[in-house]
Amino acid sequence: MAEELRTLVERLKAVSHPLRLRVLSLLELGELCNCQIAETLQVPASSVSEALRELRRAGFVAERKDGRWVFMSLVSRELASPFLKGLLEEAAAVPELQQDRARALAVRALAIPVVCSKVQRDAPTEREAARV
Amino acid sequence: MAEELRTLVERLKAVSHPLRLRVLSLLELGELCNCQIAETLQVPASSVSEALRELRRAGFVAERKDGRWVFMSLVSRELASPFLKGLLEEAAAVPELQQDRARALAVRALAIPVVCSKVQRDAPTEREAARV
DNA sequence: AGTATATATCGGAAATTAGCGAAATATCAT
DNA sequence: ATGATATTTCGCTAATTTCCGATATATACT
Repeated sequence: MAEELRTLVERLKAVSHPLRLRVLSLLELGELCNCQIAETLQVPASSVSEALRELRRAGFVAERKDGRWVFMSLVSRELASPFLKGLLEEAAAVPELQQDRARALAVRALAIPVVCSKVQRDAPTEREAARV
Repeated sequence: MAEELRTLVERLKAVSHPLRLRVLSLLELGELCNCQIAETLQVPASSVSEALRELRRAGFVAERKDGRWVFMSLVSRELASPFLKGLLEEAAAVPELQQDRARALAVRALAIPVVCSKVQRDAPTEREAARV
């Protein structure tokens, strides 16, 4: 049970990154699939996928596959950890993350296929116009 | 009061580092000077100084100068932050950090000049022999 | 089978960070 | 002032991380 220093550092590094922190914060709303997150945050799907991989590696999120979609959610055991609980509490007060969450709610209100077919999956559509 | 995403990420990055996390953990015992930390952790004084600089930049620690010594301590306001509180709670259970703290208590029991004159201040004395 | 779509992985250039000895700075002691 | 000592900054290489388009893989639909 006793956690290693290295493990704790890896967990910290996993969340010390703007995109990964934004994704983590979104998942507090409940499970989301890659494309919902990509659409919400207006970033390439491959970047979201990489962010999720790191968060999974650190043990924060788990995946549930359903057909071609992969839904990610926070691991409840982690949610009980003092560190993550404190971090999310602090994150809840960050304006940018609040805006992300508001967008996510709007995105989640749509049917997934509708959302996902809109996602810029690599073509440099309008990344520049990514106003929050 | 509202914290920026970037600020939160910088705070996280500051502690996502083995040495910096060890130093932060030590400071929970109370204020310590650079050489006490260097002696406790058996690392070069310049590395400790850099670690402290980052922790200070992130707002976690403050300095109190007293003659040629600079005593560092945790900022009490930060200690109240949910994130740092959670992190320290988790850190308290990490064996390596527990050992560090035990060493720090022993080091602190000695007079500072005695401790500091022993510190390898750059000469590669016996860094290899750094058994915990 | 073939097409479409969702996600993951790869490649690789650019940026950032780590680590530590050497040198600089600051303060005390004589 | 000279020397000793505590701390910081500098220089610089190596290692790591970031980012995203391209490519690969997986599943669904027809």
